[in-house]
Amino acid sequence: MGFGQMNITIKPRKPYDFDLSCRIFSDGDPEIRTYEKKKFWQVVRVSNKLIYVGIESSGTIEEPELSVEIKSDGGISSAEREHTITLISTIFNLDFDLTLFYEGVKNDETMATLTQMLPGLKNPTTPTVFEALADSIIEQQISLKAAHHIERKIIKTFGSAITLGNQGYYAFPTPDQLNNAPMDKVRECGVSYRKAEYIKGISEQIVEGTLDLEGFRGYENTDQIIGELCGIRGIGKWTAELTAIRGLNRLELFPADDIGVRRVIAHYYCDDRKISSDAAREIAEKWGKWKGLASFYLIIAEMQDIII
DNA sequence: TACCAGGTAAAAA
DNA sequence: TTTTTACATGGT
Repeated sequence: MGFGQMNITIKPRKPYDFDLSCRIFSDGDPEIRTYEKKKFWQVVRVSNKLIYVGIESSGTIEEPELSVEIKSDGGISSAEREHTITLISTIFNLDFDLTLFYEGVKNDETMATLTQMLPGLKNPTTPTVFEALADSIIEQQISLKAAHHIERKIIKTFGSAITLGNQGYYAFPTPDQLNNAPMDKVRECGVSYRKAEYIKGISEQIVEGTLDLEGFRGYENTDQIIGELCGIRGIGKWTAELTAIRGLNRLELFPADDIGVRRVIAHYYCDDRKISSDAAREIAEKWGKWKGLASFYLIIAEMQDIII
């Protein structure tokens, strides 16, 4: 088996702006995930193999097309190629029909304006529910910058790497890798003892087969997912909601307890005056079943310094 | 230097 | 039952 490389074209559902949607990845670590010079790079795990993917737009918002380069240290089978395309579609939410969202929030003038200023913006999701859950636990309470620092250490300490051209690229650790990780090594990455217990406990349950996070994909009832997640030690309402939004694309959820979401709502709806969770919920009512995606639009709008 | 930052479980009252 | 506390790191 030699070095494998091939190029693929993917047609996302329109409208879609790949570069705008990558904005959220723009401060990444090149050894993990990066978006630089209009090209996105990340390792994906396909069965037990690591594949490094480079993606750039080769279309327009109304006729979106992605040019994908995939590389591996062995040959790449057609099944692996198809699996990679599926993962890319998941990560970038390529099949999602944004017009449903635009239609659903058109009665809110502020949100309608934002959707017109950010056409083609789609929210990303994690390739696995486990990754969304582990990240959300790490992000409890501390600042995002502090959390991202810790997440990078966890990935580089326990995740597998693929080596291409003298450079290593890391995949997010599997439940098995974190289950086997010594507690003191996890602690050295900067997570609290408590959080390390949560993450290792969840990893152990997945390895033993008593917890099936991927199985949540088949649940029609999102409240049931939240309920079951909250039954796990270390997962409260905030973590369950963030996990379901980021890992399962449950865009109707509204994380009103999230201080970042409250901040951006205050920015665009309340003249920057701090608001309570209940006040945030009241404003979010206008977004119908798209509260989570609307919140994402506010976050990106603020990152882009968009003023309404 | 404190204090806050995209919380949660466990202890104390 | 309700309130208080410990926890980890990075930025200001």
